[in-house]
Amino acid sequence: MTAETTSEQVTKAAEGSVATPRPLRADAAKNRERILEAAEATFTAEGVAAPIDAVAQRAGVGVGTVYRHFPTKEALFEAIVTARLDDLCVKTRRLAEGERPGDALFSFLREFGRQASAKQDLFDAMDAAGIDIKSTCATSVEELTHGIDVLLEQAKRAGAVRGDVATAEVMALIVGACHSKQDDVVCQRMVEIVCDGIRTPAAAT
Amino acid sequence: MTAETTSEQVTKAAEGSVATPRPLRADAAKNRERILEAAEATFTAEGVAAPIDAVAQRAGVGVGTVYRHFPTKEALFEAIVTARLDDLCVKTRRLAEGERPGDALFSFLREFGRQASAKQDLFDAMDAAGIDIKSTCATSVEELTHGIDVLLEQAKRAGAVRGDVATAEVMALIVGACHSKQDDVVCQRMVEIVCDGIRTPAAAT
DNA sequence: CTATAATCGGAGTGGCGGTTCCGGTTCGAC
DNA sequence: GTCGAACCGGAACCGCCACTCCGATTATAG
Repeated sequence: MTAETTSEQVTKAAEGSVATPRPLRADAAKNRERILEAAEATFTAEGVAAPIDAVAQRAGVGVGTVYRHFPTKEALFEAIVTARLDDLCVKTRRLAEGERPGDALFSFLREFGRQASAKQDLFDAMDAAGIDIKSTCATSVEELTHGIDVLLEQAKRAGAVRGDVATAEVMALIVGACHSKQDDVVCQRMVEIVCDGIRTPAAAT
Repeated sequence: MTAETTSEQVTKAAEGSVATPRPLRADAAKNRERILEAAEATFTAEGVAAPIDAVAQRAGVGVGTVYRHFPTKEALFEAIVTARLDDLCVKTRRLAEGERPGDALFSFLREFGRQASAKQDLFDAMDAAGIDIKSTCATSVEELTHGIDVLLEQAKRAGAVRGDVATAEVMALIVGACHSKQDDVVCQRMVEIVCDGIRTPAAAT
């Protein structure tokens, strides 16, 4: 606590995080990255039940190293999930501006489906393990929700989507669609079905 | 295979299972039932990570008793899931005969959604825990798949559903829709979206 | 190149939960 | 009512895994 640092040796901090007391030694930074990747791979492949040792081994480091960077298993999850959510969030913003209002939402859903089908394991394994994403990465989830909200609003205004669907429904549907371990093909088709389901029917307001 | 039994002492067996060597003592049978209920309640409430002790306590018996009836935790899951799947399977058959071909599938999906939203926790907690339903309860899953298949075929022939959706897609979609812990209301609306998604559009082949 | 301090690695610790075991209890046949 | 067998309960056992600790290693300043 008290992010009180003898801030004098701070060369180029205050860049990525709120406070970066120390620049982190070169190899340490590399290991951190390595661990993150290994963790994502391991959890995706074996589920969150996978022991930390497995992650460490895959990363080619010792358990101690993992724990120095991420004090707890949950912290490791948070890091991974947050990164992924933020990534998606950026995508919503880009789509919100760069594409036709009626298409942006659908584009996003397809993209989401593509990613989720490959990595969903992590998400639901997490919440099945009692780790609640909503509270662990509250901020990121909120941002993403907001991003999708914007997209949905746009689409509704453009008349591409029915007015009676809610953001929560769309999210749950897409996440769910990609939840079951299916081919990517099946997954894509499910996304299309959802898209058709929320599309404005020929006759409507 | 080879349902070979010294079928002589079989009073009224060959009814529920393949073979019922012993009728099971009265209290034992009652306990078995009690355990089954407690397990379902416990797992639904706390997730599959819940310790067996919790189940035993809820059932008002000792752990030993639980293990005598179900030699392993997985066996307990199997018993519960199989029962539920078979139940749904029966429903498909009833609907396949009793209702208008175009409506049967939709009715089933709604019913499925209703049940799943209340009990889904168990299903996905299971497979997140590495217990694969498909292999654990292979027979039941297959039967249910077949049942839905029939319903889907009917609906297609009746012209109510597009020809390009597969059984696997429908199942995954519905299961997924109910997967996220949402209100029953949201869940029902998602089911409707899926229904709309697979429905034959105004203009089609 | 040397000194210093951060980092690394992995053996060790603690607790949790599935599974087993056995003395005491209860059911059911005679 | 009596006896034997099946059943019950829960203490004890065992392996697994998150997490800690410390001597060895290695990056960086001077």
